[in-house]
Order: sequence, then structure tokens, then C-alpha cells
Amino acid sequence: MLTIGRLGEAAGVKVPTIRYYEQIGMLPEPKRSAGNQRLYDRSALDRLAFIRHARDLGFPLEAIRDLLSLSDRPDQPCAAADAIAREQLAAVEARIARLTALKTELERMVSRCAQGTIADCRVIEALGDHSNCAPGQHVGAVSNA
Amino acid sequence: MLTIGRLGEAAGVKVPTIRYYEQIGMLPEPKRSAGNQRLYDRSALDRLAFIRHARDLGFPLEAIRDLLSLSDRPDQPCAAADAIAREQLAAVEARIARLTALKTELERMVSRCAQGTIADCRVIEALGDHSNCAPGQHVGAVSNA
DNA sequence: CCTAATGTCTCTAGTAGCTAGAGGTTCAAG
DNA sequence: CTTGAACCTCTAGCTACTAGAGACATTAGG
Repeated sequence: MLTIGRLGEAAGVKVPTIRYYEQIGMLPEPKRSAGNQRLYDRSALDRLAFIRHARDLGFPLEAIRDLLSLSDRPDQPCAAADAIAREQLAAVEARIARLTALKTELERMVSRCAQGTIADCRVIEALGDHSNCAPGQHVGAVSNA
Repeated sequence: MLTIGRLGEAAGVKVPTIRYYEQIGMLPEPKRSAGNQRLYDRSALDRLAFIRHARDLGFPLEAIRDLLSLSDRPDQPCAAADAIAREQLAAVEARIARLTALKTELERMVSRCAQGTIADCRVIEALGDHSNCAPGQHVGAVSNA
């Protein structure tokens, strides 16, 4: 049996995060010691490590919730799990594409900085002028990038 | 003079976002009409477009605040503005590197899915097993990726 | 001139995924 | 037995918005 601190250490998750996961129902409520402290078993560690790894890969908690409920029914076909992973893959690819475009624009901005005064600073100028963007297409919000 | 709606349309920013920016001091309080509605002039549009563009490029509001205050002093050297942009560029590059690693792992996961049952699903399995990660190195949290 | 539709006002609360802090209890080592 | 670390609950904060309620303003059509 592990205390919350040891569990966190073993899974690479901070203690308040574990309590948070319990609060939002990602982890079941564990047993308590006589002194009301949480006590976790091996399966809690597995589950938490799973969550941690999926979070590392950028899966949102909602998707992880789905994956966890899938893994509770081992007889079902795994198409759903595959779909979730593919979705995440597509999201990651989209973010990479988006960031690569940003990188290009930022590089252009920085490379043209002549270290003069603000008055003729390319960085400020580029930001103030939308026509420097790739023509015609608007890049959209940066959310999740 | 523009109403908040027209300003938002012109700058590509939603109306509540404009009010939010005013609330947090990114935009100055504008004049009001007789009926208490906000009225904006050209300079407000410039400022908002600047913010919008910088947000598109992933600059956090704090950095944009700094850039705006720099642009208010055109006689100063532009090294500070350049530094902010370079910082942002480095952050973007780091995120790209991170996401590229994630992409690789996700691709490996998805490609091995045999469309069987959950019991032998590679996706679930890969997530449950940290030893599939690149050995030794822990990838860290996904924040801002 | 009136009405209906749309736009705007303020305010509060919610989103994701935690993190930080206050103020108190329990546990393990020396 | 005492000290210090780890634990408890609870609330509030973070970024950058977004959504909604309920009320007032403006404008176009008839």
C-alpha cells in the first residue's frame, strides 16, 4: 500500500494533481488509513501511470477518460481506442503545421531587426501590419498551438 | 468612430474579447456615446490589430503588453523588442520539437493497431507501459505544447 | 411615430488542468 | 517525547477567453 506521496513519486505526478484527479473522477476514491490518509494499491498506480503517459502525449483528460473506460471492457473491438489515438495524432500534426508557419514569420521578423530604434523596428512594425501575413489567408487563433 | 461590433469585425476579434482586453488594461477605456456605448477611433483599431496579430503568433498577453509599451517610446533602441521576439521564437521551436517527438510515438502506436479487441490493443497497451517511452529520458509535462 | 430586430451594456460564472496557500492533523525517526 | 515531514480539507489563482442572464440603445422598415 502506498501513501499519496509515494504514489506520486512512483507515477511521476504531483500530490495535488492526484487529489485533483480524484476530485474530477479520473481516479477512484482510495481506502483511508486510521488517520484518514489515502492508501493506494498497485492498480491505482497502473491507472495513474496510464493517465500520466497519455497526458504526456497531449491527450486531453476527456479522451483519457474514454480510453480508460475502454480498457475496462477488454472484449470489445479496439477501433474506438484507435480512433482516439488517430484523432490525437491529427491534432498534433495540425499543431506542428501551425507552429511551423509561426516560426517562419517570427524568423523573418527577427532576422530583419537592424538593432536600431523602436521607430524603425521590424518586429513592432510586422506586428502592427497584417499585410505582412501570408496573403489572403488568415491564420486564425493560436489556441492549442 | 466605430462601435465595438464594427471594431471587432475590422480587427478580427470577438466583442467580449475586446471588453476583456479593456478590463485587463490591454486597451484604454474608450469614449462613450450618449447611450453609454463604447466608441473607438482609428488608433484603437491599430492597437487591437497589433494585439490580434501578436496573439496569432503565440505571444502571451504579458509579452504583448511589453511590446506595446515599447512602441510607445519610439526613440529607445529596439533590442528589447527583438529579445521578446527571439524568446517567442525559441518557445515555438521548443514546442515543435516536443510535438514532433509526440507525433512519432503516436504514429508508432496507431500503426501497430491490428483492429482486434481491446485486450490486445496496442494503443491501450502503449499508454499503460512507460517502458515504451524513449529509454531513460522522461518527456515531461505537455504544457504549452 | 412605432415596432421589431439587432447590438450593446454590466455582471457572473465557466472552460482546462492544474498550482499555491492557509491552517490543521498524522506519522516516522531519533 | 519531540520534531519535522508528509498528510488533510478548503479556497483561490493562473491564461485567455467564452457563455449566459437580464436590461438598455440603436436602427431599419412600415
